[in-house]
Amino acid sequence: MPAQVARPYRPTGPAIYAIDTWVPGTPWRSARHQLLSAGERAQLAKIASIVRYEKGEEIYHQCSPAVAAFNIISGVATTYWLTPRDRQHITAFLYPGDIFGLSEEGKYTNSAKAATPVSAYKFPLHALRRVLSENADLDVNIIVKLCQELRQAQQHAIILAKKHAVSRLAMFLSLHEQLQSVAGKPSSEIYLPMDRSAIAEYAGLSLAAVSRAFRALIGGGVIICRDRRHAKVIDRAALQRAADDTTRGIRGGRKLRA
Amino acid sequence: MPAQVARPYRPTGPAIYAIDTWVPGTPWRSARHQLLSAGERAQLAKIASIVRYEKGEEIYHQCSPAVAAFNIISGVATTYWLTPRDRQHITAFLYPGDIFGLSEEGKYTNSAKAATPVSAYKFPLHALRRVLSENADLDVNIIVKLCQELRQAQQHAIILAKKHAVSRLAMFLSLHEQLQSVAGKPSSEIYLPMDRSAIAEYAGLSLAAVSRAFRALIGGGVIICRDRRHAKVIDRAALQRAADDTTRGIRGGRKLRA
DNA sequence: CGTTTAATTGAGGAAAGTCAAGTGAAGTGG
DNA sequence: CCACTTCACTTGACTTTCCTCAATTAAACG
Repeated sequence: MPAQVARPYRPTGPAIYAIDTWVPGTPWRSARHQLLSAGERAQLAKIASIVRYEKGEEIYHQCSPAVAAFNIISGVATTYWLTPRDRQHITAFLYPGDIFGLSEEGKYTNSAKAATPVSAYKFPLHALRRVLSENADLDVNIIVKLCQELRQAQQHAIILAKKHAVSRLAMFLSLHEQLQSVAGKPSSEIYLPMDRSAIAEYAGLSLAAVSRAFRALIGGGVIICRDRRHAKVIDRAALQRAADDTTRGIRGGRKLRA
Repeated sequence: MPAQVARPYRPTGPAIYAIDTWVPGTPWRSARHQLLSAGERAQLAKIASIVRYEKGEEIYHQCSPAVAAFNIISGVATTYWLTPRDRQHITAFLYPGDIFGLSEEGKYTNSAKAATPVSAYKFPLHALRRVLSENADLDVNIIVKLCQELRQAQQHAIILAKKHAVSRLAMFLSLHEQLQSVAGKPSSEIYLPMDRSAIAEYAGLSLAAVSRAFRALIGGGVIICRDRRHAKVIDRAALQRAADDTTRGIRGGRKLRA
């Protein structure tokens, strides 16, 4: 039985989970909501079909004509870029409740594949466009969701801007812990559905660097790993400090001009 | 007279420029459109005020209560993250027609400041929310725009994932050339309204590394710089090759397994 | 024309990449 | 149920690159 990210439930229709754009909440304690009403979900369900992909299977390929957008029911998908050297760089991890496959000028601007077995709603773009232009509430919610994905993309960029492998990994782990807690699975462990090489691609590191960064965090008593897919934060303050970069503390006691 | 990104025109109302999500076009030759109709612009203008910021002025600060979103009329703004060490990391450059200030749970998730003198429409969030929920066409267009900003954020992440400074700069230049051509200013030169330190922060490099990367591209006959704000591509193929990373060509002739 | 700010350049050291070998776990077939 | 294959990950040695610090030079501004 393969690891399952979402509990197997009978989907009642497309679901978009996001943190509300407007209403104040408490950071790190904020709740993700289902943005769509029952009526909206039914309306979207009418134009959608349910599709399944096995682990590693390509969902769509960059530059090919965009025919559909997707909304994940269960599993984890990744979007990525193929470089001219056929190396791939992951730009996002998509979880249940996320949407992807939005494009530009009718062509996909990235590729997507299943990181675990994935089931998803598939929306033909022409139908989606029609529904959106007919229903105001619906697309307000989609805006909220896009804002969230935008913020996530920016967070990804911030991870990539960190100069030290340990910092990137620490922030990656924090991000995923937060994602999980916000998704309503407040486990004391961080579940990592992706393998090390996916983390490496996401964090812009080599596989070896990711491995060494894990070792550094484990050796420093910051986290422990029950197995390769489960990490637990022991010293949250230290994790935070590690994520804050700061060139291994050297800058901490440096001289400031004047 | 300071360098002006947008020609000084009498704004006829908020403007959102984006490449269409749905209609096929030719990459690199695609046109940015004004997404809002005259009526929509008028409707938005009613809830907006025009504000001005001088170069370097902060527009909003991260974690402060989000009271308004912005739509740039002229100039360039940047959004950035303040690290715990008070270093800032730029997450995006915003140009005329771009929108920013979207938030999460009523708080800004990044800071924004003017990179050049900026004039912008300012939308109180409560009014914006009301208008959005009343007007279907309007928010379909905003969705289109958010998709574009999302793609840009992902492109930013791809730049940051490049391992070599020259690759990051090459891709940065390509991106900006493309942005300019798409914005309807098909100059043979790339105009860089930001200074070197802003490029450094955007690309996750030190100021010195950016300088050296420029030198490498100039010395290699790939670009020439009329002045610090104007770069011209001489050898586009070489620029593309530089952007493709590939560890300075070493990987090009490497042995593949089997 | 001097002052302030932005950008370049140089030297040294730290960190991650690459290559390659080795270990561990998971899955397969006998 | 266990040997064997395969894949995922770890670890080590060496090289490259970029960061940091610091000194100069060039440009912008009053």
